[in-house]
Amino acid sequence: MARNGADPQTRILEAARAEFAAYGLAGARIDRIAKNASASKERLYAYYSDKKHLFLEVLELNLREFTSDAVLTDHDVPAFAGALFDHTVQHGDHLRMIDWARLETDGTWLPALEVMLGYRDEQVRRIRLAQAAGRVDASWEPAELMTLVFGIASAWVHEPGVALTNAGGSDSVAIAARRANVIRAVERLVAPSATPAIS
Amino acid sequence: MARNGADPQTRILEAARAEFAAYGLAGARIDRIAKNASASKERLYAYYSDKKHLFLEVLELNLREFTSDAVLTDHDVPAFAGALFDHTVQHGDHLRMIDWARLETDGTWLPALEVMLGYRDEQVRRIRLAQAAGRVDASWEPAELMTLVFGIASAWVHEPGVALTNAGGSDSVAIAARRANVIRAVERLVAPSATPAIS
DNA sequence: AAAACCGAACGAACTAGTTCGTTTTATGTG
DNA sequence: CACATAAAACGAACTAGTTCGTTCGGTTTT
Repeated sequence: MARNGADPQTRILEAARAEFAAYGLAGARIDRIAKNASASKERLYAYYSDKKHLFLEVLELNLREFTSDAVLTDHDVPAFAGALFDHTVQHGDHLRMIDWARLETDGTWLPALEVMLGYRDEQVRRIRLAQAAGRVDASWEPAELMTLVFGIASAWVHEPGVALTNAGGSDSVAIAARRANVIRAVERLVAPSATPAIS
Repeated sequence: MARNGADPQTRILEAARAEFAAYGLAGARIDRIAKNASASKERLYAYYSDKKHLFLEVLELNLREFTSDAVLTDHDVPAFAGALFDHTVQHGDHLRMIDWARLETDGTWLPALEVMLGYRDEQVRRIRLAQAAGRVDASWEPAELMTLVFGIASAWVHEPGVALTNAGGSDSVAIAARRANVIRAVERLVAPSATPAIS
């Protein structure tokens, strides 16, 4: 976490990213951010008006990366879930940041979430297309299905037993098994039901 | 949040419960807890050695209530998911508390989680029984299925779009629809696959 | 009378944000 | 290339406010 070749401003943002993801808004320390960025506080406050604003900047950056990384394509919702899962594995910081924001915010003062809502709407629209293409059971309400898929993909991040104790291990074998289960679960979710009963 | 008929110790614990669920360990204020409990700080520190210890006391209490409330019975995993969902709706504080603990803890200094692990093992055991009874597809690894079910039941708590913005509303109609979707999703998950292909 | 309790004040440590003098880096000019 | 000048950055000290945890005299309860 030392001085890279980058701008002080970029170094600060990067250090803030790690700090906020690890400790949250209340737990983060401005001095630690500056130190890890090999920058001075004077510079930090020259670029960012406020601890809270810096936090929001980091949040928006994370949301932007998150939403541009996992996208529903080819009407393939299980593959989408797999991409979401991969993101939770490789960018655990992003998920932590979102959780911090959810817990530490009134929800009143959030600017950066239009990113999230736009992303959400777009994926919901694509689910609707996948339904039209017969790849997803039409009886699901798209937005609700989207939430379910997200819940499944991030299940191992939020499940208390696993999350609090690192139970089940985190080696690549265990992770691969989890990924397969995510995909299989979503396949079962979206599979169009067998030709409806005759009735 | 005023003086009930209860002991000061109980009042303090109850106020701490609300405070920690709302603000977390770092964000909680000892003075606010004492005030909302209509107790004095002198009493608070007479009963609880430490802010951190009080936090852990509250966490353990929440975990205990949580784990005794939603239990898998009658080999009925979808109903179990429904009970979990109900718990997330009625006791949102418990989920927040668990999330705070996950985010604000190294995982090294957690005593209260044996409660969680014991609960988890027991539910996993019951899933295994449900599999033996033919009510749950036998190809699922029980612990993994447990995590998936938990992820589905708490999907609306953790999904960024919904959680950060209250999108989709939280009236009883919306909640009932979500509950139905949780149950339907888990039904699809656990449904024993049709008689395997001939091959 | 003894124990439990309150209220208020206090100390010590910590932290966000500011200020300022000095050093480094970039930029333009002859 | 040499040099002057301005902007950018550092470092360290400082302010003002907050917060945990303690102490203690007085009051209520048992």
